[in-house]
Amino acid sequence: MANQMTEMLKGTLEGIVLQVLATRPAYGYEITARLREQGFSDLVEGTVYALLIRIEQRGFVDVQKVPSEKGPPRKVYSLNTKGREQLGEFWRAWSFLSEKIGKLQIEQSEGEN
Amino acid sequence: MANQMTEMLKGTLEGIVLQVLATRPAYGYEITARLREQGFSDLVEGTVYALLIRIEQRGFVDVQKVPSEKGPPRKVYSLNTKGREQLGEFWRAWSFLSEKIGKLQIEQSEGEN
DNA sequence: CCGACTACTCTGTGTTGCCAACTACCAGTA
DNA sequence: TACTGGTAGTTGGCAACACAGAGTAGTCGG
Repeated sequence: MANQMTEMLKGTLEGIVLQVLATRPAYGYEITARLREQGFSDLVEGTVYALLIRIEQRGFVDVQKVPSEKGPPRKVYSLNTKGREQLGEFWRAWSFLSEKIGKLQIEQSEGEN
Repeated sequence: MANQMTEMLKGTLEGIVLQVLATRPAYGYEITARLREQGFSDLVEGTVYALLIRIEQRGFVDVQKVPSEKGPPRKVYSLNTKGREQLGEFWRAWSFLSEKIGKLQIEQSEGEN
């Protein structure tokens, strides 16, 4: 189950984070914590940080360093135009895939080609 | 888009193939061709064959060599008990993920936390 | 014989998430 | 002072997976 999710997150986690950032800007520690609460309990901090660096290098987000009351400065990421385009492509791909898999699930219970 | 799908298929392609085999036994060339027709047009043959070998080694399928009228013998895979369990876990993981992502998609258009 | 289709194999590559250890900053407490 | 714990980010190594592309085999029609 855990391993199953690990593989499934490949390719979707990026979209999830982009969508989170589309709602409002956020920083790594915050994103990890929120996703953990919302059910992705095994999600690893390092994974999110690495992903954020990746989407920054690809130019999907703008970054701003903001001092924190507690601890080192936060790197606050906000989605830019290019990021919104990427997010759009994520939703297109996701829609396609989830539609296909949804159909498979139905065929299953009906037993036909 | 193509690259987007490539990453998304990691972890889900196995489930898709398992579900295909749950309907009825099939061999690699056939599975690839069917999925290609059904929209996964960029799906690579080698990928499916490698996946089939993998799930065979994990004991999710039974294999039977069947002579073909045209070409070399077919390796016909059929889902066994262990495979059906694995398929169940796939559906559980998929349901979880697609529910979470579905909620994200809704929040998007509503604009709230 | 040769090209085309069927059917499977194999080696290498890039992307990705996980693991684990580390740095750094601050607050509270003994 | 020294220690603990929470906040915040970085880094290097690893395993799994899909893809690219080449190769092997078998059959058939021209």
